[in-house]
Amino acid sequence: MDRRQRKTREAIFGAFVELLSEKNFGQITVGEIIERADVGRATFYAHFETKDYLLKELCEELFCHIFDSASNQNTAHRHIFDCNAPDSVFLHLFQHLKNNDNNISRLLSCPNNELFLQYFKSNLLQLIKNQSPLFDSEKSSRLPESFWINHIASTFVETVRWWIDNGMKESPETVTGYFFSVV
Amino acid sequence: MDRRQRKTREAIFGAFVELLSEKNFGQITVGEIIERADVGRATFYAHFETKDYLLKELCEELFCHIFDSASNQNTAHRHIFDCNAPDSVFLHLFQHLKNNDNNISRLLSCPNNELFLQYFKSNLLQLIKNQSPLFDSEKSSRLPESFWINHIASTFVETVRWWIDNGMKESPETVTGYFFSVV
DNA sequence: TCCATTAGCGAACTTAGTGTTCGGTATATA
DNA sequence: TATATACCGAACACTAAGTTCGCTAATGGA
Repeated sequence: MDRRQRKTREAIFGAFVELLSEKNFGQITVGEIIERADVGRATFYAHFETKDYLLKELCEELFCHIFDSASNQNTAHRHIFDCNAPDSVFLHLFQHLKNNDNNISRLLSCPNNELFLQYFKSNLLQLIKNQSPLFDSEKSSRLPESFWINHIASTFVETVRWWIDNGMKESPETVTGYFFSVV
Repeated sequence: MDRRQRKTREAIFGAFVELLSEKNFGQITVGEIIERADVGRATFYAHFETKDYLLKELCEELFCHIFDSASNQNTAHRHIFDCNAPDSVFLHLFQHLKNNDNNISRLLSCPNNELFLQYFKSNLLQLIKNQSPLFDSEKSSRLPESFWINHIASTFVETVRWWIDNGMKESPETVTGYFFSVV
């Protein structure tokens, strides 16, 4: 990748993340992004089709390593529902949010975050789907699989939302415990 | 209320609901609404501050009777968690959605529905909050009340979303059963 | 029935944001 | 060094939101 391209891309991501620490995704305009990033309007659109794609690509950069490493755990036969596992994906995600690198939590907490939530949730759905054969409980056997999977992913996302909205006072370990008590 | 005002208001609601049966809330413009309703632009803004307020007022008209009657049930000491009660609020809500008067389900299913979901969820939160003293289980005693309440409301909303997205094949009774199995 | 009030009309207008185009300049890579 | 291309910047078309105002007509009370 051309060094100029890389620099521009990083400048845009940087400006975007900075703006996310100040306001909601929906309130941020392309004009603001390019002003902070100090790039031309045409340049922005050369890199990202729309503002929504920018968000999507940012998400991927921030979270793909977690989801990827989680997928790899599959092969090790240690699954994501093991709440005591120190490398539980869910715990890992809560910790990552707590660190709040790049103001990730802003993305989830405020209204108008559907796009990000969708990205997050669809990744979770995929992950859980792959794991579901490993998981059978009295509950899951009584319910349609798609309902059950959707329920777990939704509950995770809503737990995160609750946690952030309440100031993230609890430790990642505690909130992971809450999560596992209700699913 | 002036007859002219009433007519205009109804024309706007009608056009809005009609448009909701064709596309998402976010895709509908004020221009389209006033064209269908056959009212002037200024008239629209005389009635509704913004498109968001229009949605809010529509929601209130569609659902306030359910939430109001649910609140009244409190005094009768029969509470919303009684899944066998034929007048369970949750069952009532599922039935109302199934009837789909005024294309309500469109409001919940598609993306870009945060506003409506928020309205819906905040009403549920209020309702559950009032009921929560009546409800104590092994689960709820272990968890912070706000987490627990939020979990129930979220799960309901997400169950509705799942149901609609999957074509509402199940009966309201069945889906109420699913809901009660996971909370 | 009359009349003051007020809802609605419609058309023009401001503001704001999105996304595109294009010729010129600077920088990277081979 | 030469060619390709990323970037600039400024203008442009377009869409939608929300406002303004003078005029008309319906309404509801006396």
